[in-house]
Amino acid sequence: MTENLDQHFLNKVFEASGITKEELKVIIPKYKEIKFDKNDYLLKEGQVEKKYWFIESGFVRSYVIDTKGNDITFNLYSSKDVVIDYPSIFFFAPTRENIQALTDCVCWEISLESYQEMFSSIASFREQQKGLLVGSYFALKQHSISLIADEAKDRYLRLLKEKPHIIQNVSLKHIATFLGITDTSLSRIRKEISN
Amino acid sequence: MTENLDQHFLNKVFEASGITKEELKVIIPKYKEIKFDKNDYLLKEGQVEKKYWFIESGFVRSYVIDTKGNDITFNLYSSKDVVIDYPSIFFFAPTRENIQALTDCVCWEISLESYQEMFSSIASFREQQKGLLVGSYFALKQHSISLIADEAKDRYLRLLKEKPHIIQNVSLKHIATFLGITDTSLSRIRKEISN
DNA sequence: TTCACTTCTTGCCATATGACAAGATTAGTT
DNA sequence: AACTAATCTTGTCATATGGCAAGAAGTGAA
Repeated sequence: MTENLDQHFLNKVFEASGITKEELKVIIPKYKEIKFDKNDYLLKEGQVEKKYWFIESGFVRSYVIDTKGNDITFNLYSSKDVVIDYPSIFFFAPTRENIQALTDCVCWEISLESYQEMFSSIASFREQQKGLLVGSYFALKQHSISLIADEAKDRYLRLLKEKPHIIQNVSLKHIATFLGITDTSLSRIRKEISN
Repeated sequence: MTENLDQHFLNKVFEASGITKEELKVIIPKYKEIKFDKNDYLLKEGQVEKKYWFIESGFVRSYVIDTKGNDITFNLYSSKDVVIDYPSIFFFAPTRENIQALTDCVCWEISLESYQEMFSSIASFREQQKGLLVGSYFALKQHSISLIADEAKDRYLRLLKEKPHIIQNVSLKHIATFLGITDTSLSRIRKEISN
């Protein structure tokens, strides 16, 4: 089997995870490249997620509409991130989120069946996925704590430090709701920082 | 095997879950009763959780100390709740929380080994536990959204409606940090509501 | 280029919440 | 009962953030 050049991205993503080259030969063919156009939905509220994605390039957000009708960005994804709604994919629960491409995207998609098959048969894959889940859970928890304990400026500065590419490529209104503030406030915070 | 009267609580907890009586005869003996005194720690930051608990009676909170030294209550538990730090118990990651009894408590404890054994061998137990995990994940997500979208008064009113026993039994300073505000503000909100 | 549309910034004012400190109330202990 | 400590309330004032609207800047399409 000659290596598909297109799969270079996947090789890079997995190579740091302790998965052997032999295992990669099983894993990587399960993924197929898929492109989303700007504003396409990867998943809509109420659906059950039947696949999930690695983002090779582009930006994606998940959002909810709260009880007052506000659009709140819940997560922002970019290259090398995994887009997965765990309750949906693990427990077949209809998702409560909308997941939408903010830009044109190149993604690598895997079906739920392939995922589950590898999850149960390849220990190193399972460990890698567990790591992603823990990371996701921690991130959610940290974000929640940050909403309580930090002021908006600090949350923005942290995002700026940890994910500058997000700030450069995502509109401020989405970043603002993700940080728990309005775009007006975010604009003022940015002005203050630049001085 | 005659039924232990002490296990009446466990029978009630499991009976609504679709687990058969035969299975209960396997499951319930794995739990042992354990009492915590007020202020005892069930788990301290940095430990790896090796057991988890159902609360029969009493109140428990989990909290973190944030980067500024603030004590922030992350979750509040009461009768019939499960106290479990999923990243810790599933992935052997040291917990980032402290879990402490707020009152004297009667709990039912199960070891990690017994838990895992039943998780893999008893399908209905696994499903029940998955349900608890999904519930916990959703609750965290909803709480996070609420911190962004709702004002403090609404968050308090929701807690009051959904968990009045928590409000009656937990000190306001812990409820306040759980809701993302100070005890001073919470006191004012309560006054406003009572008028 | 021009036009429409979205995004971003800014001004003005309102308000929710925080910080701090002093009392009032309650609970726990001897 | 009496004492101490913890908890809760309240006052005063400061400030972070929101709401709204207008204008500026940027983007995309014909």
